[in-house]
Amino acid sequence: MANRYEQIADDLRRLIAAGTWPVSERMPAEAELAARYRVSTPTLRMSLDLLQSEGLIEKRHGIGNFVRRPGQRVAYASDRRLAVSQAAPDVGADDSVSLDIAMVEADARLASLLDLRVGSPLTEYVFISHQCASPRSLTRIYVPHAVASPAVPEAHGSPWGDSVRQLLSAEGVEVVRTTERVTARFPTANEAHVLNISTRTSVLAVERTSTDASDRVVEGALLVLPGDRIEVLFTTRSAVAATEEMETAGWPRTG
Amino acid sequence: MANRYEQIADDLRRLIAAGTWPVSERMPAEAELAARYRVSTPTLRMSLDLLQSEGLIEKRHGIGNFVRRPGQRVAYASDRRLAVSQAAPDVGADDSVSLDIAMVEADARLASLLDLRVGSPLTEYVFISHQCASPRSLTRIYVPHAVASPAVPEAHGSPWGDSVRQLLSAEGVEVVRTTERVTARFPTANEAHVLNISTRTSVLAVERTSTDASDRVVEGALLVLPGDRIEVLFTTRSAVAATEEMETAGWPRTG
DNA sequence: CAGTGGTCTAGACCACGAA
DNA sequence: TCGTGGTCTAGACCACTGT
Repeated sequence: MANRYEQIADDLRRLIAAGTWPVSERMPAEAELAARYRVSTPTLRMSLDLLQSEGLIEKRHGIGNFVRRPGQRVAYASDRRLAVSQAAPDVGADDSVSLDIAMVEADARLASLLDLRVGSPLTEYVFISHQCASPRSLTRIYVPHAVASPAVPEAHGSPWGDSVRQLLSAEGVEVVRTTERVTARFPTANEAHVLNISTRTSVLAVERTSTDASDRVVEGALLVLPGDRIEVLFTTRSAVAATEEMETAGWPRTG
Repeated sequence: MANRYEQIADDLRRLIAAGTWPVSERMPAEAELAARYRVSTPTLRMSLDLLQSEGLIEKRHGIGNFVRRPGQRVAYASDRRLAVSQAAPDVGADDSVSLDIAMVEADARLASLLDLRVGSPLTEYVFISHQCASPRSLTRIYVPHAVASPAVPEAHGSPWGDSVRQLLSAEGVEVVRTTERVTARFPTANEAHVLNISTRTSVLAVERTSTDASDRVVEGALLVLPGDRIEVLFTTRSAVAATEEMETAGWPRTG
């Protein structure tokens, strides 16, 4: 820990943890902090870069640097029963989910995800969940018109697009298998803008596809989940345990 | 794209993609690149920082900057059948897995993970997988002595510690449920050192616990997976489909 | 406008690794 | 020792935001 900028970052972390600057209020200007620590501005900015990439502060050009609300961690779970039980305690009055619907054509990436031709017509559902007016997750769901005609979900309380699956179910589309592919990366410029995070914070990128009995992809989803706000949960039961559970519980057939 | 350093990063990306500098050979010195682009060294270093965080280059203090081998992406899958089928095409002669075994006592974090008291004796298995002599994944597995006495796995071809589960199985410990908790974050200094990555690249952090029929945690695992080299796969079958598959396939009982 | 953060300069000196 | 990347300076000027 010989580096000056890491020492300063440590000190700032301590001050933030101690509540020196109220959440959502301006920290001292960079020039003032630099003077206080007797370093040049580029050095101080290296420290702030560290804090920003850790999600501790939020920088607003022309306004100032702000301590970010710690924000509870929310779970995304493939297993719907888990999602409910785990997410419930975290969902408060400040949480909300917005939904936009659009008609789009499959580009190369979506065509590959959904196993369709480029240009195939799709319905796009974009869910953005918020906590305390601050964006927390981005979920984009694509349903081929060949699978189900565009429709508007009645309620959309889940940030993960459960309501779209309910739509499918209502149209008689039965999901037999769901596959999730999870990677860690940085957000694109657009994703960072929508989620109001820096392009230097890690996000979980989840590609989800749901298929029916004939292995047709009936839903593809792209989720972008800031790593410091969201975790992904998976549970695998051994064959014996799973079978017993299902038999005793009368589990619904689709996730 | 007005920023000079982003323009330069773009140009360097293009040059790297074009194979201008052979993999694992030195790029021109930063001072030379700065002169070539007619910028100061801090500006050029901002460009290199971008490439580094994208995993495109590797910086070695006192030696130089190197283009990183693109590296095939490998899948970690909770479902063992998937892990085999997906990973097989990627596993070449240059892949290897090292294993170290140690006796440790549970710290606060491990005690919480394994649902034990702090100080409980554990066996620690550390798997590091390599591709072309370059580290690719870090898996730390902890087995309480109360569950199984320390033992050395015969083979350890899997980077995810399957051999430890085989050990457990051989001792009559039956895994009934496996839970995985996935987050995106930056590696700790130690993790970055072991994996030979920068502390500014995203990694997937997986916390895995396996429990037996009495809900006792028999294995806890901490996996650190560089986001640009590894992806995590999960598949969920609907109850009906899963039951049918198991009945017809005579699936083994433990993962 | 004034004040903020964002970018950039043209150096300096230090720390590391190899010869 | 030498060449490399790592850190740091003391400014300058630009871009953004609210008044």
